[in-house]
Amino acid sequence: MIALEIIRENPEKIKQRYKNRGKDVDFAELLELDKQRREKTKVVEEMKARRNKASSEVPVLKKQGKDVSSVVKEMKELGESIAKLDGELAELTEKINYILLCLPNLPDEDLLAGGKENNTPIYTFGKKPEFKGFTPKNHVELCKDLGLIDYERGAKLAGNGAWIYTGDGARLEWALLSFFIDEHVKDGFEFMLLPHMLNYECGLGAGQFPKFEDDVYWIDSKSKTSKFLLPTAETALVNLYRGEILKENELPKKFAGYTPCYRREAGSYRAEERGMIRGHQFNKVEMVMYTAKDKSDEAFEYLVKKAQSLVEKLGLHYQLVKLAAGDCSDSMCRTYDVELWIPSMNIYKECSSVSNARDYQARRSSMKYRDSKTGKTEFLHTLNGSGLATSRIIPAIVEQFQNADGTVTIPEVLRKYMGGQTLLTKKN
RNA sequence: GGAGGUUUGGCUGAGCGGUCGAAAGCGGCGGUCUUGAAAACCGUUGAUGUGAGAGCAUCCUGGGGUUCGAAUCCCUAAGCCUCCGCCA
Repeated sequence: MIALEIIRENPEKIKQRYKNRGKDVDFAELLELDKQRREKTKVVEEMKARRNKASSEVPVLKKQGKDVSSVVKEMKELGESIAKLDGELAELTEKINYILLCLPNLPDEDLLAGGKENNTPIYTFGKKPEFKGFTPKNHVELCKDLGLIDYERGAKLAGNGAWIYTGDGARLEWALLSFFIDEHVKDGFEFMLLPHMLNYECGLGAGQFPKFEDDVYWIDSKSKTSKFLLPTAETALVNLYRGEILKENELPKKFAGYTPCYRREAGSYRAEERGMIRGHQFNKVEMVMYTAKDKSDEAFEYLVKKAQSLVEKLGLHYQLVKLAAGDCSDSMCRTYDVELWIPSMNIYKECSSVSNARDYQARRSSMKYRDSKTGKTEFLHTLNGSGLATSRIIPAIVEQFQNADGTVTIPEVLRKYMGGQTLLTKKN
C-alpha cells in the first residue's frame, strides 16, 4: 500500500511513476472520496466532542439532584446523527482502502519503463556449455533416463503439473535445499519452517490479495475466514510482525524459510515449459529481510549477491537481470532476477527473484519500528529473494552438467549431502 | 466434533456502566548520587488520525448490539487454555 498523503500531495507525479509500469491510473475518485471523508470526519468529531462533554456532566448534575432529562433527550438525538455519519464514514473508508490496496507499488525511478522487453542483463557468470561429440538431451529426457523424476506416476497421483522426485532425484533435491539452508545459516539468517496454510491477512499483507486471490489454492471456499496454501514462503515470512512495533536495534532481521510453493498457474501451460519448469507445487528456500527505512537499498544489494553466490557455488552459468518497471511484481519497487541457462530451451530461466518492497507490505499490515534517534515509529522495509527455487535448478544442473555417456556430474558442493556421490547414472 | 474458561499498554496485572487511555509492579528513557557501573532515589514513558499549537477524536482481540454514556452488559467471530469424544 502506498501512502495516501503522497497521492494527495502530488497526484500527477505519482501517475507518471505508474506510467513507467504501464499502468494508467486516475486518482479523481480516490481524491474525491478522501476529501469527503476528511470533511465528514471533522463534523463527526465535533459532534462526538459535544457528546463526551455532556456525558461527563450528567453524573455531576445527577449528584446535584438536577433534572437531566433534557440533556439526555438532546444527546439521544445527537447520538443518532453520529451513528448515521459514522456509517457513512465507514463506507467511505472501505472504498478508499480498497482502492489503495489495489494500487501496486511505485517502481524505483532508475528503472527502465516498459515490460519484459526492457529487462537488462547486468552481469553474466560462466559460459554456455559446449557439448562435443554428442547431442545433448533435454532435462525431461535426462530426468527420466536417470530415474530422477517420475512424471507419469506424478500425474497419476495428482494430475497435470505434478511430479515425483524419485531416488537420486529426491536426494539431489534435498541436497540443494540443505545446501541453501546451510549457506543462509552461515550468513546469520534464522532458519524457519512455516505453516503452509495461511489466513487471509497474510495474502493481503504480502500484497498478493485482493488481486491474486484466485491464483492460490483455498482450503475451504474463498472467504475471509478460510485459509489458503501459500504460493511462496514470502507470504508467511513477510507477515511475522503484523501489528507490531520493533526496536531499531533489533534490525535488520534475516530469515530463511523452506516451504513447497503451491500455485494454480491457471492457463500458463506451454509445451516447452514441460517438466519442472512450472508446476503446481515446487520447492523453494526464501530469504526475507526486515530493515529500517534507510537501510533497504543496502540490504537489496546484499540479497542479490547472496542469490548469485549460491548459483555460482553450484557452478551454473547464469545471467543477472535488472527488471524493467513493468516486469517487477506489483508489490515491489525493484527486482533483479537470477536466470539460469537451459541449453535445450536456448533461453535463460529465472531461479531467483530478489526484490525490495520498501514500506509497501509493512503499511498493509502495519509493521513498524521505533527510530532510535527521533523516538518516532516508522514503517519497516521488507525485502525478499528466492534462495533458491529448486525446481528450476535441477533442469539446469542436469542439462549443463551432462556428459557424453548420459551421466550427469553432481556439483561438488552438493556431494557431501549425497554420501559423496559424484555422478548421476542410469540405474539397471 | 462437544462443554467450559479466557483475551486489558513492551511485559505481569487491577479495573465499580459515568471524571478510565486505563491502578500497581516490571521493563524502557532522562536525571541525582558514583572515578565508572550496580543499588537507591526523583522524574518520565502507549498508538493512530487531525491541527501551527493548545487541543480534539479514535483504539482495552475483531465485528455487531443495548445505553444519554461501554474496557465494564448482551450477541457473534477469532486466538489461547482446560476437560470429554474421535483418529490416521
